[in-house]
Order: sequence, then structure tokens, then C-alpha cells
Amino acid sequence: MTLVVDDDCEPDMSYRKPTIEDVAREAGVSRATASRAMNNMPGASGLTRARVAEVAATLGYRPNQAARALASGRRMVVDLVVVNYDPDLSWIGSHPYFSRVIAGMMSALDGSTVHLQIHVGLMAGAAELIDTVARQATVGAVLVNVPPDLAIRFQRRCPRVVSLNTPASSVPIVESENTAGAYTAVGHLHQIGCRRIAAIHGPSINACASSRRAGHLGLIGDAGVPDIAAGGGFLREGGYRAAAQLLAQHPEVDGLFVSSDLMAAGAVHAITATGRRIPDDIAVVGFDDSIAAVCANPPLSTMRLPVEEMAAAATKALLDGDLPSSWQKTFPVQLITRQSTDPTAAAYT
Amino acid sequence: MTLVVDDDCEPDMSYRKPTIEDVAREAGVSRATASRAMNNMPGASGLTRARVAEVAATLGYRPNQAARALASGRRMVVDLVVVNYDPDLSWIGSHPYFSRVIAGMMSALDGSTVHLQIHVGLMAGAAELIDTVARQATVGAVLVNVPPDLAIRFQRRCPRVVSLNTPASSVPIVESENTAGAYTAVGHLHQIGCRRIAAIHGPSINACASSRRAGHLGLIGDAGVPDIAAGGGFLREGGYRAAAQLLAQHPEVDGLFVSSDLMAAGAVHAITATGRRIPDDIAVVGFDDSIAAVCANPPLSTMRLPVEEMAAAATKALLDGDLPSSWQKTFPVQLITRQSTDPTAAAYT
DNA sequence: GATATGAGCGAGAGCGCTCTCTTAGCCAGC
DNA sequence: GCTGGCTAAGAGAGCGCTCTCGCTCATATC
Repeated sequence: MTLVVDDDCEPDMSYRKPTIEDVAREAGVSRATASRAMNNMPGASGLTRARVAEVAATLGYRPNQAARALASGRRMVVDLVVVNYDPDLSWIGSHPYFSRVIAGMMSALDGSTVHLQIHVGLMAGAAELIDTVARQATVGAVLVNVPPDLAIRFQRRCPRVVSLNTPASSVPIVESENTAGAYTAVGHLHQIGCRRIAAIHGPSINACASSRRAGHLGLIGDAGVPDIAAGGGFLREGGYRAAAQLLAQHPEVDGLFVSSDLMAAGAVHAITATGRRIPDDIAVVGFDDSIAAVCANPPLSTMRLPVEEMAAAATKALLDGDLPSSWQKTFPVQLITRQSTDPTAAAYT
Repeated sequence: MTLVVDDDCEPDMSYRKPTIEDVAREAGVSRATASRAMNNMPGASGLTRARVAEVAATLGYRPNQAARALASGRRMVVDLVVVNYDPDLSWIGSHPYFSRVIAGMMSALDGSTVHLQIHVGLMAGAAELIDTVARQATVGAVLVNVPPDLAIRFQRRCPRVVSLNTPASSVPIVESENTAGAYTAVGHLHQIGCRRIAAIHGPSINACASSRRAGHLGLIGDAGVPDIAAGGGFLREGGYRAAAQLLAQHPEVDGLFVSSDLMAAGAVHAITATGRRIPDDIAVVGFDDSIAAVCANPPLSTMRLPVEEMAAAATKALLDGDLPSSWQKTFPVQLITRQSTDPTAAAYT
């Protein structure tokens, strides 16, 4: 294990990053008190706390995470907890949503010394996973696809937690306007002339899936078109099967709203397998604007979800600390029009 | 490829993770000597080195990265250097290759306290980026899409470097059998009856692209079929344009080998836009087995590249240290048959 | 044989922080 | 006033490692 670095470099020898010692001296207190003040530990007066905070700010003090980890025996990590059905890491490469989450978290962690640690658990052993991660959490955790009861369980053990798109009472959350987005998506189909609009929803236990379902129901109610729907599992296979079944039972369908691009890619396979053309016979709108949307043939109109920004916001909130349980942030989603609803769309958007 | 971490933190309080002190005592040497021995620093005899290594192994010693970072003043990070045209981090979510690289590196880093740090640079400022990263490198760097001269430049400044799929004399490398893979892919087209096989190659400066080109040329030479080829940029747009041009100039083409799935997805768009059917009129084989292959319509036959495993191997080599410049590891690629060459293929593979 | 050389190794001083132990200071209660 | 209790704050001992310095001893040089 080689690790020595030739110590060329460091042209500016006069500059030294401020340490807690510097802060303490400047504030006229001891190291211990400065540490207590900055870490919100009991044993420091409000006055001292304020003075230390001020000095730390003017000095631009940033605690050395290595020293902190060594002294406390705890590493500084942000945990990403994903409850999933596939314990294999290779989903990162094949599941466009998670890779975007990771990208966003990494960009938020950029420049800090905080780690990103990923935990994937099967739904079956999820409670245990939650307990383990919550117990050893340091900076905090971002929860993806974790059911509300487990999110609350996590929060009881460790309050530094943000849920991504899965609401659970009292758990801080970053969410996207799924309902409004689905309403817009289905509205788009209606606007281009579809009157027999079918939908393929995600698993109903999934919060995004039910919000999108609500948006869909909202629009078909307002527009007065029938509710034709099937469920998939947010994966390609599910989209394929649901679309095949839908087309068999409702051959008159002229528009299809699919709750995720990955499912939509599968649905496209099923649709073209029946000889129908997209968008001439059936227009299709997906959701997410993941790579699946642009690789599908034809490219899919979809609702763009700012996943990277959302994950980065969740991570930053954790990093900043002081996260009231009412904390939340909502991101808009945006319609992207491609050839699956608009034959005149440019080949590449 | 497992994901979950949790190797620290056993509830057994009597158990203490072995420290360098334990190793030193057991080996009958001082801490300093143990450190020297394990870090390949000069000043320890071969005998001592071996003894320390053995004790460390039997004790299951794992250095505490926090302590190491604190003592040495360096953080332990593995750098991923990507030279690209898009400085925006969001490519991670949309470029299937890089997300798989990251997945693989993360799995190798799993359980250690080593960071993954990503550097993306434009080709224009690449030399500067290389210098910066090499100077502050700790564990080492994995280079993706870094031209040979820059890889060598990096190595001169920091020998702890592995190139992914881009050979540069004397730089350790992890590569895949691109040439053999392309040969197999084109052979597959030939075997199913294609005789007018066109190819869309990646940018010739890219090593993977030229290896795959060599494999393509090899097979068409052996099979005695004409060389019909165009170039794309490894991106969807390039694949689209190249395919459109190819079909216009060579309408007789009945098979298409595309050097990346992303380009192939674009090519599929161009092919179906002309009214041709896949695979009946033209069979298509891609390369990579990325998500683009399965989202394309029809799903693409392709050569599976074990990107995650390759990236993990590169990272592990860095972590283990002691990387002779002749170090290299080669991974095979495997033909995956889907509907773009075989109409009888199952809808999902 | 005396001296220089250098390789192998140990002692020990930190790295920047956390956390326990201890002390100083203050007020309530008898 | 004295004791007890309680809070604010300081002193100091590490956390596990790296790295400099200096010592020892074998080998090379004159």
C-alpha cells in the first residue's frame, strides 16, 4: 500500500488552515469549550457559543474531518439508504434514477471530506438495515424508496435524515411536483387530441407512483375521459406487460401515460410489437427524463425530474445540519416534448 | 458485486480492531518499522517486510484511514479523472458508461474509508487538470478517456495511476477485449447471413474505438465482405447521423455494427426513420451492453463489457498499492443476443 | 585498523480533534 | 456561614497513524 507523496508543492508556506486551537485562542476560551460550543454540546453558555461561532465564521474555520473521526471514533459519512428488490450493485449502472441520485449527492459532497456510503437492502430485511444505519449514522442519511413507517423509525433513532420523494409525517423531505407533473403530462396527451388515454402506474406502495396516479386521475376527471389503467413495477418488464395487457383489453387506446421512462421503454416495445405506430396510433408520455426516454424508439416525450438537484439539496441540508422535522423542499417538473407525441419534433432534443 | 458496507461496528465490546501497534508488537518490531514495511517505504529489510505482512494478514489488520489522513495531512481519496466535453456533472446520470465506472469504483471502495473524488475536465484544459490532480493525489487515480500523452504525464508526477481502456506505454491498465469483441460482434452478423455489413466507429482518437475498428476490419477481411463505415462520436447524435449517411450512400446494407450502444440507439432511430425494419432489413449489433441497449427498440444485441468489474479491479489495484508500471488486467467481453439480430429472441433478456 | 557510508530500526513528537476529569464560581438551603 | 449541588470552563489524555531524528551495526574505503 503505497501512499507517500513527494512533497514538492505548497508554495505558500505562511498560510495555515485555522484549527480549533486558533478559534479557541481568538475567542478567549479553551479548545474543549470551543468544541462544545460548535458541536451544540451542553456545557457552554449562550454568550460563549455566540462568540465562538462568530470567531469561527470570521476565521473561516472548517473542522478537520480526519481528526474528528480519529478522536471520536466516528467517520463522517452521508448514508444513502435504498430499499430495493435487487441487492446487486450493478443496478447503479442500469437504473437511471439511482445513478442520478448518486451524481447529485456527489456534487453536493464535492470539496468536503464527507463520504458517501450506500446501503441497499431488500424490503424483507429493511427494518434491520434501518436500525443499523441509524445507529451508526454521522452526518445523516438520505432515504430513497424507504416506506414511511421505516423512515419514521429511522428518524426516531437518528433525526438527521431526509427522505427523497417519499413523504412520511415529520420526516424532512425533498420532493418533486409529481401530481402536477402527471396532470401536465396527461393534459399534453389530451391537448394533442387523445381521447382514450390509458395509464401505466408504478407500484401503489411507492409514493411517487401514487402522486402521479393522482395527477392522472385529476386530469381525466377534469377532461371527462375514461380511466383505463394498469400497473407495472417501475421497470421495463412491467411496462411491457402492462402495455400488452392494456392494448389487448382496450384496442381503442390512442394515448398512453407511463409513470416512468423505464416502463415506457418497455411499453414502447409492446406497442410496436402489435404493429401500432407511435405517435400516429398511440402517443406516449413518460416520466423522469432519464436516458431511457431518449434511447427509446421513438424518443419519448416526458416530464423532466431534476433528480440531481433534488439529491444535492437533500445532501446539503444534511451537511448544514440543524434540520427541523418540518424541513422540506419541492422541485417543479417540466414537460419535454419529443417524437412520441409530436411527429414534427426534432430528431434530437 | 455487493453493495452493503457495515463491516465496522460489531456489538462485541471485548473485540478491538487491531492497530499498527498490535501488528508491530506481534512482529517484534517498532511501530515505525511496521509502518515502513506496510507502506513500501525504504528502510525496512525484506525479511522484516515479509514478517510484518504476514502478521498483518493473520491479524486482519486494516489501517485506520482517519488516523493516517490526520498524521500525514493527506486525505485518502481515489481520483477518477475523466476528460470529456461536458463539464456538467449531470452526465453521470445520462452516460451509462461513466455511471457504471462509478458503481464499480464504489464497490471496490466499499468498507474502506477512502473517498471517490471525481474530476471532469475539458480536453482543452486537460493538461492542467492532470497536473493538479497528480500533485494532490493520495491513493491514486483512475483515468478514463485520458489521451496517452496525458496519462504518461500523470504517471511522471504520480505513479499510482491506472488507465481504463486507454493504453499508454508504461501506464498500468485495465482493459477489455475490444478487438476480439468487435470481431465476435461482426462475426455474429455474418453468421446470421449479413453480407453487406456496415460499421459505425467511435472517434479514432479513442483507444476503444480503434480497437473495435480493428476487430471489425479483421472480420470483414477474413469473411471477405466490403468495408463500409462511418464515424460517430460515441454519442446518440453521432450514431444517428452516421447511420443516416450510411443508408443514403449504401442502401444495400443488411447488417450494422455500432461501436457503442448509445450510438446504436441513435442509429436505430435513423434506420427506422427510413422505413427499414430491424432485424429483417438490417440487423444491428451494439457494444457495451449499457441500458441504452435494452431501452432501444428493438432491444439491441450487443457485446457485454464488464465495466463495473473493470473499474473495481482498477480501484483495488490502487488500494493495494505496489503497482508496477507493467501491471495490466484484461477482461473478456461477451455476446448478448437480443431482437436486433434475432427476431425470435425473448422480449426480455 | 580507523573512518566514512548507509541501511535498518526505534523513540518520540506530533496531526486536530473529542471527551473525561477536574476545578472555579455561583446560588439555594439549613 | 457552611455545605451541597449545579453549571461553565479548562487541563490533559488520548485516537492510530506518519515521519523526523538519531542510534546501531555491517560493509566499503583509505
